Amino acid sequence: MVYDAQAFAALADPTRKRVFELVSEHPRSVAQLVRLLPVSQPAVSHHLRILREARLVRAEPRGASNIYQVDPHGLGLMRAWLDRMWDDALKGFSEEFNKKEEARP
Amino acid sequence: MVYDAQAFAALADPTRKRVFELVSEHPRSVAQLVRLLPVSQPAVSHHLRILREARLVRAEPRGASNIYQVDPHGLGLMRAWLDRMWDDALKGFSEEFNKKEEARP
DNA sequence: GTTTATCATAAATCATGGTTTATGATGCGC
DNA sequence: GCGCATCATAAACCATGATTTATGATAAAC
Repeated sequence: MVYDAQAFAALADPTRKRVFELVSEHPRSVAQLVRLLPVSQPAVSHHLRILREARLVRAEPRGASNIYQVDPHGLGLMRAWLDRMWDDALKGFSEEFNKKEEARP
Repeated sequence: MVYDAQAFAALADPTRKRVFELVSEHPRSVAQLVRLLPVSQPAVSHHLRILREARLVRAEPRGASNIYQVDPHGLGLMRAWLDRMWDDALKGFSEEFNKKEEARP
């Protein structure tokens, strides 16, 4: 599996992670997000750009507004990566356990 | 649920994410990781400290070595958060869908 | 067409973070 | 005890990134 750190970097910033949480509740416009956050409108737009490039959200123009919603693609990739880490860790644990069992008489 | 961006920040760096992948395959010492990575030993130790503080890995001293392995605690929390984002997004989608249905005659 | 609202981009500033070199601490073998 | 390997921390340097102000572009309202 190819998976880079971009999506994690997108959620590494507290403000940006909050933006993602707000958008995950239901689709919202930039103006709505600005009203809910303690940062300027350009800052929100910038964060949305980062999230968009990570394929975690996607924009849908509606008149003069831009409605942002979760992009299942990026979120699904991240979940798949975490699942693999989880499975690998389980396998790694059992290997270690077996090694110790063999060492024991 | 209380969940901050710390764990995401821990995986946001490519080198650090690679460290976590290597440790997830099976437990490894710092020296082993240094041999597998293109950075210095203090850099590896620093990354491990960040991952440790995010509860994504944990250290177990074995003689002069420190064996690092995945900490299921932090990984489980992150998976739970992603699952909630996923569920919320699904709910948000159906809400939007219903809104449009109501608007349609 | 003019105004108003919405949103994105650019430049500048300030803070944060990754890496290296240097150094000290701990455990093991001889 | 002495030398060696392992690992962590501190300081310094350099790069990256988050935010604001300023500005332009697009769409709706009147």
